[in-house]
Parts: sequence; structure tokens; C-alpha cells
Amino acid sequence: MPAHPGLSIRGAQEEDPPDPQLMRLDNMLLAEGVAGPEKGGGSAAAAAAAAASGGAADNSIEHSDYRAKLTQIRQIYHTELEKYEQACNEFTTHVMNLLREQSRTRPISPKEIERMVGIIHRKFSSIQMQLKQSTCEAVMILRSRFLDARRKRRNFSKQATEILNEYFYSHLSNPYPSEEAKEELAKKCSITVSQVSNWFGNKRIRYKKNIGKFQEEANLYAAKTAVNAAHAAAAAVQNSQANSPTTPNSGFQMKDEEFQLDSAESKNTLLSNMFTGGYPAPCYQSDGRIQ
DNA sequence: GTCAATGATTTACC
DNA sequence: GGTAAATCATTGAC
Repeated sequence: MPAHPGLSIRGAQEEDPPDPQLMRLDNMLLAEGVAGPEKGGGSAAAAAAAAASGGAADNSIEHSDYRAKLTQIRQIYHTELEKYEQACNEFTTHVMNLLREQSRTRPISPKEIERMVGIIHRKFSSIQMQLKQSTCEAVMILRSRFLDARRKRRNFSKQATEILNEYFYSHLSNPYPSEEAKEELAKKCSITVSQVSNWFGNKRIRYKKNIGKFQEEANLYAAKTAVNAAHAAAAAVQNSQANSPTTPNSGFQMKDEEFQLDSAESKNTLLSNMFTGGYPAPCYQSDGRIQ
């Protein structure tokens, strides 16, 4: 920019009071890693997305997808911002040149120049604000897509479901795993503890609602557990270790309440299984409590 | 495309 | 804070 006494655009730029809305937008863009220095494509936001989705390791593809899209937004934002700044400077220079031309034919006060530059900058600021606003919106949409866990729900692996079902049906009298048991199950199933809690919450309520429907499944897992128990017993006999007698489960109880086996058929089958060996024996914890 | 199954979330309760 | 119950949203079989 050519030096010209009294014709500087700096003054007007610095006198503008900070717009609170613009500051909010700037802060958000900074926090999301769109504005400011490159932070690995908004790794903070990606980490937030990971935390919100349960932290499972199975969504690394989604994360890289998220980062890629955020980088895209960042690139577009910076390109557009540069374009606006360049256009603003060019236009200001152009106006300054015109004023300089005019100053040959009429006196132009510094105040008038300042006013003109101010008008130009305000106009470009409002355009910049629109750009920042739409960038924020794009980031919000992107985040909502990746943060909404329901959108990227994945069914658990067959093995994980088997492990959970085995535990559920072998603890049918009290299907409330302790915190330690939940952690153990989570580890075995490669899911989070809260996912284990969710699974048991869903299972308990769905089992209770329709015991008949789950009868086949219950029998299947009961048989499975019985086979496992038989193998364990055989191993124990081999080791000449006497087993203490077990007591059959008294029935499914919801928390603090006797669980109603409202289907007589279900109850009969379950009871029949319990006493014919098809139904699993209660599982004792290390402290002797029935789980 | 439909529909049942299923994982996640929300709300209310204790 | 943990759970029951209702509900939402996606998946997967058909």
C-alpha cells in the first residue's frame, strides 16, 4: 500500500469496538479448531465425540471421517476469509486512490477519509460475520451427526451377546451384575461398562415383558451353562474335591420386588428346568453371596 | 420398503 | 446414583 500522509486505513480498523457476537463466533471457531493454529483437524472436538459415544475403539473410522470433514470446513473457511480480506484491502486501496484523486480538486479532511474506511470495513466485517456464522453452523451439523450415538449404533458382536446372555440367564434370580462383574463383562465383550449396564437394563425389561418369547433362549443358555457346570464338576471330581450342594434359584426378581412370572407356562418350564438340571445353579460370588 | 430386534437416551422413581 | 419403563433411532433380515 502506498504511503500517503493522512490516508491510512489503520486508524479506523483499530477503533472498532469488539462485537460480542463476533467474539462468540471467533471463540467457537477457535475451540473447534477451525480458526487459529492447526490442531490436528480439531482433535479436541474429535475426542469429545469419542467420549460422548462411549469411548469404544470401534469408531476410529468415524473419527477420521469427522476430522477429514472438519479439515474441509477449515480449509474452506480460511480460503474464504483470505478472499474477503484481500477484497477488503483492494477495495479500501481503490477508495483511497479515488479520494487522493479527488483531493487534487477539493479539500478532503482526514475525518472524511476515516469515515469512508470505516464504512468499508464495517461492510466487510458483516460479510465476515456471515462466513463465520455459516462455518459455525456447518461445524454444529457435523458435530451433531457424529455426537449422536444413536446414529452410529452398532450391534454387539455375536460373542459379546453370548457372554452377556450367559451371565444373564445364569443369574436369572438376580440379574444385577456388580460393578466388578460389569467391568469384567465389559472387558470380555470389548464394550464399555455403561454399555453393559444398558444391555442389562434393556434385557431385564424386555425379558420381564415377554418371558414366553425368551423361553427358548433361556433354555438354550441354561443347557449351555449346565454343560459347562458338568464339565467343571467332572474336573472337580477328578481333583477329588467335594462340591457343596447347590440351591436352585427362587425366580427372577426385579430390584426390591419379586419378579412376576406371569406366564404360567414360562414358570413351569423354568421350574422344571431348574430341578432337572437344565436350569443353571446359582452362581456364588467369592464372598459367598448369590449373584 | 417393512418390521422386528436392539443399543442408546430420556424421564421418573426410590 | 441405579434402575424401570417408555421411547427413539438404527440395523439387519425378509
